[in-house]
Amino acid sequence: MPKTLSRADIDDFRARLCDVAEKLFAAHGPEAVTMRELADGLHVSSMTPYRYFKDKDAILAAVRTRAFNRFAAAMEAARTGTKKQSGNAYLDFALANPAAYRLMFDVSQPTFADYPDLVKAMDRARLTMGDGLRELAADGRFQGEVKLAAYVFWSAVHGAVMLELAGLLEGSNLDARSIAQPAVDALGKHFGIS
Amino acid sequence: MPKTLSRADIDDFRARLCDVAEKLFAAHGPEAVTMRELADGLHVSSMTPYRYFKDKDAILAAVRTRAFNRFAAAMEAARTGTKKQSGNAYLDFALANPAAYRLMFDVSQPTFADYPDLVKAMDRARLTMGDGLRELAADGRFQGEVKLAAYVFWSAVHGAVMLELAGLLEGSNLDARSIAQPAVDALGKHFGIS
DNA sequence: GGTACATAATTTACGTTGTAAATTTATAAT
DNA sequence: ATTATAAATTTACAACGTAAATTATGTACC
Repeated sequence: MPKTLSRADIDDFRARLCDVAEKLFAAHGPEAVTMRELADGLHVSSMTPYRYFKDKDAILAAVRTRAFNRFAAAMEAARTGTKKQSGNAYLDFALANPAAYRLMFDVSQPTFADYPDLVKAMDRARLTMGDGLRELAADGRFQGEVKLAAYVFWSAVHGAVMLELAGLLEGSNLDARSIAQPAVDALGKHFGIS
Repeated sequence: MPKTLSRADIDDFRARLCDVAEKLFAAHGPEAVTMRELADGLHVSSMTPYRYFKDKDAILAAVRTRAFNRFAAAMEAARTGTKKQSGNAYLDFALANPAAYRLMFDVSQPTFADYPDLVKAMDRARLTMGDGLRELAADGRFQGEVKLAAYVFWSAVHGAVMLELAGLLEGSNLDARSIAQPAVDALGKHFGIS
């Protein structure tokens, strides 16, 4: 008897909400963005988003989930396409989407345990990051603990990106790429990658 | 004619306020801490802190400044004392004071330009970080661009710490130290440090 | 010592936030 | 057309940062 939202209606609204939320979060940071602003951006009243998401945190989690999935997809594409190294794809994505990277890796949201989709997206990205090394190991072009090496590469590149995003490279004439490059080179040599 | 706060009064109150602010910020994150809580912690009324700091942001800046200065002091002490490498002192401080590290390096406060003391403390820490390498260069035990190498080391260690603080190492059986160690080794070799 | 008065501290007040609760609107089945 | 109920809006509220108004406090002069 009543009007009922179809799954498509719900998914569509959620997607549109995430679109505007992501733009606003990227522009001003999630803390600075208001539920009322989000609602205005969709031309609905202030409380309507609450029918589609439990609260503001759930919206942030959804936006982060989408970012992780795009990130993972970009790295997967880079591996199946040309033989570009994972490190390059990682840096390319991070530097082309700094706001998304911030949303994904900012230290101040430890609540992701409450959001299984977010955990899945993170795991997908993490797995993808290791794939390049796993393939090298399978080809015999790398010996050693794949997992440790993967985390070492990750942390070196992540550190460079985070320094740049935090503005800590300003006035140094350096950027994330010029720092990550020698790090990746050195680590490649150290781990005996051929 | 009126009661007037001495410089010592002011400095003392500010220091006590920073003490309780740092504890609360560390425990729950700066966003979650209320001006009223800070005031309660000092047994003064809600508006009293405003006589000593412009606003909440200024309090956060002061707390971060103190953290940077403690961090720099720890690294300076490590260099003048035993011959412990800077990398170790850095990691030791970061892992012993994770909350302080978060406050210092969290990506979501780019406003530090408004706080000259904070900038000075950051520069002090940054300079200290390079000192080890500069000394090696002076002794002829390292050739190359000191600045670039210093940032590469920094970013490798920083990346490992940030991954751990963000909870991204959970379930990996790894921690920041076990990741930073091989990175620093590899970079030391790569840069020809003897 | 009492009085005046500038400063410090507190109290009050306001606009904004996230969101709970109450209310209104809209639509599908009868 | 009526009605049941999902969806949307409106209203309401507690908590926040902080501006403005108010009160308390301590020093310098008589």
